[in-house]
Amino acid sequence: MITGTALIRMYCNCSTLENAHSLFTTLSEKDAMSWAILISAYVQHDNGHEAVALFEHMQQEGMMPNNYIYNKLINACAAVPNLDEGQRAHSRIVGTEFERCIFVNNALVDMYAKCGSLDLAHKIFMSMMKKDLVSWNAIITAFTQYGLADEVFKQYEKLKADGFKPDEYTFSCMLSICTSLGDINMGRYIHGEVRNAGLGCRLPVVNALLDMYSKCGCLEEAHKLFNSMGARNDVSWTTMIAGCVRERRDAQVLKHFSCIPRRDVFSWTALIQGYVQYGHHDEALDFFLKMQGEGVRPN
RNA sequence: GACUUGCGA
Repeated sequence: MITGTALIRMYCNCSTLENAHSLFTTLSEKDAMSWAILISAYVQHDNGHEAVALFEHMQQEGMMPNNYIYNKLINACAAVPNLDEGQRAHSRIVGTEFERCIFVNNALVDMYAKCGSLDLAHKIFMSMMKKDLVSWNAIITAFTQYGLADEVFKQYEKLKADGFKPDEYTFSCMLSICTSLGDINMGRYIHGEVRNAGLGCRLPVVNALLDMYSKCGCLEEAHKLFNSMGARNDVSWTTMIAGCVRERRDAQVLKHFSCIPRRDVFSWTALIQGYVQYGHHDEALDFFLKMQGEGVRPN
């Protein structure tokens, strides 16, 4: 038997959101999960506004939200980002059984940080009786977003003192803060921690290492690491291209660009940026057109 | 069976 939720899921994956949405409106019984899947799809497509609107529509139809749906709503507010909407979402949860839900609170920490209120994010984090690794990662990410390196390192130590093991999310964040500080020594220290944790092969971590080395003036080390990678993704390639552009290594820029298996808008933009930086506006324009010729839409 | 945190221009 094919259920409504399975159909919605399939349409979200294989068709357009519009088709999924119109199929959704024809479902005779819409359960919480089908609402959650559709709201989630809008968030993934960077349409937080529509996701919030769907939530309102859901309430009008008398559907009671559960913690999954609240998380999706909070997520949508973070994606917009819209602090008012986020606070409204938060106040809807206060007084419900979900107020103490760790997943919901983790989402709130993230949402407040992304909506510009580090203060509220921190308040939520502090108020949590029980924290998991995601809670710690969310607050570390928040401090990273605001460039508060001292706090980032402080929370990193506290997380470990609390008995948690930093994971690949933690390490990507730690590396980001080293990158923005330009602190190669701290970066190397974190790299050591990554190795000790056995996470030296996780793509987001290696990519963050590539970025850290190349932006801290160690492009050669970034290259060595890049060459040793067993698997690479779009981020790995673009990180290297951007690094070579910054160091004006024209030949390497082009070599890397020609090797990318699949070029996305970020890799194209890194290349075009290189030409703009060198003052070669005609080539920049050529590549801009070529990009569209290959079906990549400018953003 | 659906939910929260991380990497590139």
